[in-house]
Amino acid sequence: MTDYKSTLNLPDTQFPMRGDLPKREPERLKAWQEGNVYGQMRAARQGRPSFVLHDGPPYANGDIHIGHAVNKVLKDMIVKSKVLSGFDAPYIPGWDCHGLPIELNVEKVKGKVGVKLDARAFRQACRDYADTQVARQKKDFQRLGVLADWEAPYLTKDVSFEANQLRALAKIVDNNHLYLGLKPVYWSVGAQSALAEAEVEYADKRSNAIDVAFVVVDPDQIFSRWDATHLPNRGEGRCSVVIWTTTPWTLPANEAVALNAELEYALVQIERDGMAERIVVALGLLEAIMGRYGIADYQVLATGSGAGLEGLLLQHPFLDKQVPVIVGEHVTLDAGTGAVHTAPAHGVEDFQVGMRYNLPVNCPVDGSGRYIDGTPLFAGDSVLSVDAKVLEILREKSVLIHHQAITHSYPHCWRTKTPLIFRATPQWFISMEQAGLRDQALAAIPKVNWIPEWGQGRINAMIDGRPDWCISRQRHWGVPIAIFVHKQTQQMHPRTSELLGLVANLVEKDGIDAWYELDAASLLGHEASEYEKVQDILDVWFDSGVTHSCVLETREGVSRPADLYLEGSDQHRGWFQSSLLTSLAMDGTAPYKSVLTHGFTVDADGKKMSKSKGNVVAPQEICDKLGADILRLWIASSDYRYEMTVSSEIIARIADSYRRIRNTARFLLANLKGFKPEQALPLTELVALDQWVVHRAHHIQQQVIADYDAYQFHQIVQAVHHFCAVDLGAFYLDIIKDRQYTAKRGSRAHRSVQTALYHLLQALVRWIAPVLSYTSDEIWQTMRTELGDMESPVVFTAHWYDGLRPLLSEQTSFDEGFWQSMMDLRDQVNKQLEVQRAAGTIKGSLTAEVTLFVDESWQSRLALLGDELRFVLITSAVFVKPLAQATEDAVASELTGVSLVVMPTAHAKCERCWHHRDDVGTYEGYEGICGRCVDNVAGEGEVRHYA
RNA sequence: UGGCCUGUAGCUCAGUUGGUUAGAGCGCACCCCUGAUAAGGGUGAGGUCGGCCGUUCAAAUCGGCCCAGGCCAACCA
Repeated sequence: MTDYKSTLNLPDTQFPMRGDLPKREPERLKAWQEGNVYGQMRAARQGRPSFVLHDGPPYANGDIHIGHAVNKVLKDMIVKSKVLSGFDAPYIPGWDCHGLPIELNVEKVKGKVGVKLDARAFRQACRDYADTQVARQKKDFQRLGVLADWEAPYLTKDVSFEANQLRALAKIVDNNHLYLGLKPVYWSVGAQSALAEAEVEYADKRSNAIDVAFVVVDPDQIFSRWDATHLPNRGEGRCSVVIWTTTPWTLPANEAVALNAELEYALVQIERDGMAERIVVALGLLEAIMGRYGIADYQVLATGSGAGLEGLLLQHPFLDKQVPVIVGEHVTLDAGTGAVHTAPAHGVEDFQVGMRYNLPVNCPVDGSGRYIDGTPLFAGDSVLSVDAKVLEILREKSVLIHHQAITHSYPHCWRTKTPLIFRATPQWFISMEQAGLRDQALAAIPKVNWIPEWGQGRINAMIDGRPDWCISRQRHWGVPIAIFVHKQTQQMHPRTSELLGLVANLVEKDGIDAWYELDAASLLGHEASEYEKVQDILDVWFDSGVTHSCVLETREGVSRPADLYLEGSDQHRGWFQSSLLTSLAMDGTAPYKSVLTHGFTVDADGKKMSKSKGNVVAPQEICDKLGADILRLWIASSDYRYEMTVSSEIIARIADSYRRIRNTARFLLANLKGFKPEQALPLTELVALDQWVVHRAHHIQQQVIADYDAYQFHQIVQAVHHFCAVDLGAFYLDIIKDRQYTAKRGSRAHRSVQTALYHLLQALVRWIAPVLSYTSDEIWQTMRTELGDMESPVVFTAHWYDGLRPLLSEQTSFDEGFWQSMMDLRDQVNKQLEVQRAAGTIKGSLTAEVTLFVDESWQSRLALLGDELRFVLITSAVFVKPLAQATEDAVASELTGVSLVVMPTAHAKCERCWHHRDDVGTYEGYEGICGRCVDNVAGEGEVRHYA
């Protein structure tokens, strides 16, 4: 028996079937870094229109988690696709390096400022710590296959950044947005600093809820004010208004008791500890209150509105002063007594209502949470542990009506986890109104392209309702608010903007320490003694907020406004907003043209990931176990605009589809063995089926490019995978295997299919490049080795493949509809093949012959293929007969006008092409093979026109 | 508690302005192939479109309520 295998064109390639990604990706990454692929990408598009995606800086603390990976990979996919589309797309990564989390980590190791080291040494330690964090995160980001300017990222701790930040602040001062105000702010006793709202988190806290009597100085006034002097019974005993509070420590700062003007209040006669007593509480809460106090016998003496009592004087429960009753809409019947203890220094609403009544804002608590010297009774005590003492004093004074411990959700410091207090302190604010910033922002929002669209409504609502931005922090690791304030008037120096510029120049040389070490006289001269240097630093949200200026306006290749900001949806409150506000405050323009958001990752049950739940998926682990391309493919295949679900099943499915795409590429490569691009046939001369697949690929490519432009990566993955699995695997490649393997090497029939495969591969390798970057480059390098020169040394500097054309038109016989009908026909034939296979009459489809009984419409269509129809159906023979001649065993198909019979072949198997043909054995010297194989082995090679 | 968003087969996604028996791929089951072989092909079973109530001749598509989940915010003086 002759061995014909050597006469076949069997697949062969160095490209391995298995990716072995965890091992091979790091090697490839190394090559990219050594070859400076990012630099090549920039160089290849020099002078081309740019696309600026501005990277939001992750905080330089802790290892990256899956959310970081999602964010950076999405950006990377966009940048790579833009380069393929011909744009110069710089990608300058950044890190947020100042701020409390780093300080706290440094404190843990080095101790607090002033204890073991001074502020300067502390800041240096922070700098060093940030460097280590940046290095760790950078390594992980690079491992993901993200190509960016990793050698020159922007760091908010760079002295040039710090200097530019001060210049940005100067512009904001110039535009009159900054003011120094006294306000109750969230104050962390643990961190000894004011906190931004973003730094606050809620947690359950056990508190002492107490009801305290504020004795009415002149009880008769209640009756007169309520127009109730006619009542015969005015009751007996002490008369008081009872408040309810869960923060006993704020009582020393009490300045008033607030009632709701509209609510009905009652003066109630009760007996407590055997003593007759009268109390004023909200009528609507009376039953609940009496229940709480355990008082069954009580009598309402009089009722009246809260408004009626406005101005009534009350005795402070333990301080030697009298406070007024005031009214405010914030008082409700939700809880308590309907009478609210008001300490303007310790609550926002208290502060606001206090302003209306010109109440003093005396804050008796210092930054460490202790009552300041001179505070009666409590000087030196800590507010966090003073409750017991307050209660004891209230009991002594007999004004503690009730006490119980409650557990409620309470604001805590996000870092130190200590309960927060509100504390009125001098703070720096960017005003939303003073120079019209809010209106400016609301006007700018509709001009930005928000993706998805609901982002617009969201940020609009947030801007609309937000308070002034408190940008000062009483910490050490950050950019100083380098402003001189007049010691007496507390006014900013008239030349503040100019002075900021001078300080910026110093900071640019020596870093932020320059401010603290600055001799005021060197800038202010003789005025120096009248001014003091502000010691506060800027909120880190300000740092990252001004990257549009400090990065986009200073780095080569980028410009402001950016084409795109891309972050998680939480950044509507964070970076999107801080960037917008600072940008508008500086020069009245928005920092971005488009804002794209992605959702958060959740587990299989749609629950958020958290360490405590143990449902976190680490990107490092996926890279190490399966490879970065698997992680990237998961990111690309999720509709990231909403929640992104990760689970082991999802990752397993992703790995499956990865293999499908990889093996498709491998099969294409393997069948191009011996092919040189210059041997490609003109597209119009290809076998009809090959024209179809090129046409189809062209169509897919249009869709792929459109989806990249719309950042719809999951549609790309679906389309490419579908193309590989359905168009190619289940149809085209299955059919052309016969011709590819058995046609005479180098014949037109063979070159035609290789030409098509070549174009497919060229297109496919580019389609997947932004997503499966490692694999795409692996394919690309194999192509360079096995096929010769490529457009560029790396796929990332190439353009979308331009070798595809739409070849099928309505004018040709072989239009899209024709091939669709062939697929439909194949489905029907396959069903019958399956029936026969199950019955045991046939095995593979080449052991079968099929007879089609068709109507005239089908007959004319099938006639176009002639004898090549059998290759489309992958059977050894096909007989087409008129429907009228259908035999009894013919089975009606689901297609109108088609019945068919599948039968086992009676002929011998050609040992070369494996078709069963009646002419096998009829050729002398070639006894084992069929006629066309004889032609392919010894003759000119068979001719194929259609399949 | 409020604002915004999400909820279609085990998984990832399609489902145009409401209109015939809701689609695809993957996975799964069974079969075939052994010249893509830790690959490839075929057939098949899977969904009361989160739930309920409405509008309509007709709803996965419109409205209301509810449930689950996500992001953000607020609250509990």
